[in-house]
Amino acid sequence: MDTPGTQPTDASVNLRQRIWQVIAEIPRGTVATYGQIAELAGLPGGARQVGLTLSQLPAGTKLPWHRVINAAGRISIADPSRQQALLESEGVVFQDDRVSLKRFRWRTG
DNA sequence: CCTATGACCATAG
DNA sequence: CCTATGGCCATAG
Repeated sequence: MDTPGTQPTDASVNLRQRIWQVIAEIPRGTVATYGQIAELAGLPGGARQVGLTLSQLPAGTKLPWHRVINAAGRISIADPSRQQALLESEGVVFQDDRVSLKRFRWRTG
């Protein structure tokens, strides 16, 4: 059976998977904010958690992690060049290193 | 168990 | 436009 304490709690695993799941559904050519992902994953106010999860994403992941940017419409990682290129290849337009959330934000509701 | 950390966010100056 | 501050949440050490 399971060995509680020596493994991540079900809740934490579910949360990470939740976050992955939500990100996987971001439509091509759109972007979502960390806060938006957190909320959709059932963790309002957990924007930083999304960032942490993404920072620990396995290399070669199939997840469209590049579609997640901050609430200012800017890229949060140290070297934004690759992420920006990926987004631009999908038709997302940058202006002054910034995306117009007004135009490209993923609309769910 | 407790503290520090982080791919955040909103507000204020 | 910028930096600074306080709040937020779970995880890492």
